[in-house]
Amino acid sequence: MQPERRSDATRAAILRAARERFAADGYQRATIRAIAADAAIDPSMVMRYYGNKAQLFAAAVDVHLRLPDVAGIPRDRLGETLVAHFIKRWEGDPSDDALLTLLRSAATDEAAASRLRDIFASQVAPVALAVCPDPAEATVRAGLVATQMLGLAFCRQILRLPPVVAATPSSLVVQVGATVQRYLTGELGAVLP
Amino acid sequence: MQPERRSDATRAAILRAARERFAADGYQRATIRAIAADAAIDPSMVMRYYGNKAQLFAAAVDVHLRLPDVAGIPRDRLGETLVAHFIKRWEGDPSDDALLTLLRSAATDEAAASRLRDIFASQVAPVALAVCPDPAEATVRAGLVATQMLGLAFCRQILRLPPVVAATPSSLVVQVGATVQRYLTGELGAVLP
DNA sequence: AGCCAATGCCAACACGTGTTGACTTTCCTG
DNA sequence: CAGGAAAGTCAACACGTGTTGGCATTGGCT
Repeated sequence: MQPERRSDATRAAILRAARERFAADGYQRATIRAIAADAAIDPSMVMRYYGNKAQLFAAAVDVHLRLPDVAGIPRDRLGETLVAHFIKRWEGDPSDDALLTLLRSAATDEAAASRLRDIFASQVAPVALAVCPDPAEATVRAGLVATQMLGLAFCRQILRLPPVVAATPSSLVVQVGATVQRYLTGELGAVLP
Repeated sequence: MQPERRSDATRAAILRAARERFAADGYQRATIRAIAADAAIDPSMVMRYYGNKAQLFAAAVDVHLRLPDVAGIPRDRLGETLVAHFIKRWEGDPSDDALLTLLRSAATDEAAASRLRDIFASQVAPVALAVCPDPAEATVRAGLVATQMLGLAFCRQILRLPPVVAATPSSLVVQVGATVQRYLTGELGAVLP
């Protein structure tokens, strides 16, 4: 379909460097010049191919969570499965830190925060809806899950809190998985007071 | 003790404005000029009284959690009590958003992250240690608590995720409190694999 | 080969930043 | 009242930022 431009290699190099810089420094601190230096090209190339810094950021965080299909998971193993999936996701390929990029930048950049909320609404909320018949209650459950999952990511990957960093993936899957499981399918007490 | 300098009012105004700006924008985006404008003084006053931006930030986040005394709380109410305390803490006086300031800035500023880790080690870990005899296990428990509490703060105050913002304090106390309770005193599965 | 668009590099602009130094005003003290 | 330190104001510096336009170079086409 696309005419295979000769500059595709450069475009990819810019995007790769941008993902790493944005993930490491967040939106503000990552500079066009630093990204261009990492990609070994001129800063003006970034502008030519991506317009401006905001559009480059948008391209760098264009990501989907690739959550596993809820239907294929035993109902009482949802928590562990989701935690295991996320840990593997952000511990794996370092060129794919889009989620960490968003988390880091969302603290100070409204556009990143908005994007993160979108991802939540379009990809986490449906999971809760699939296991909970009442939509209002499902939304509450999804919010609680986000609370725990983002907190885990923040403490382990960004704040690098020693005990959370030292914990093995398998122990986190058990301990945090139990919480997520309760938020999804357990008793919540009064849901709407 | 202190000689009651004549400039104390200005110093206080700077500190108040700095706390609000840092809390709203984080370390990078908050500018000396904006802080000075809020305090209705000249930017150079900030430098005279606080040296530089980093030292002003340090002064603005010099905070302690004022956690309630663990001894006075029934063991099976620790989770709810802690969650209730934190919610009241950061939902209350807006001039005292030091915790939010740290949380927001820690995502991109290593000094803020370090300070937040210190607060954790010196004020949250001891709580876990008071309810758990084994120090290694207590550290793990404290890390899990941080995971949930910071995740709640992040989703509610910074990301402003709609369902978490909409939730009432009392429902959060019940739902998240149960998680914190389990992290502190409940069964964790294998703790050190 | 010779054109010409695509690609890349260079220098510069306009702006906002933290920070500094010199000057003026205020107010306490002798 | 006179002196002087403290408090406050003003203008500027040095630097890094995103962004722009002009110029050289490349490479595929007829």
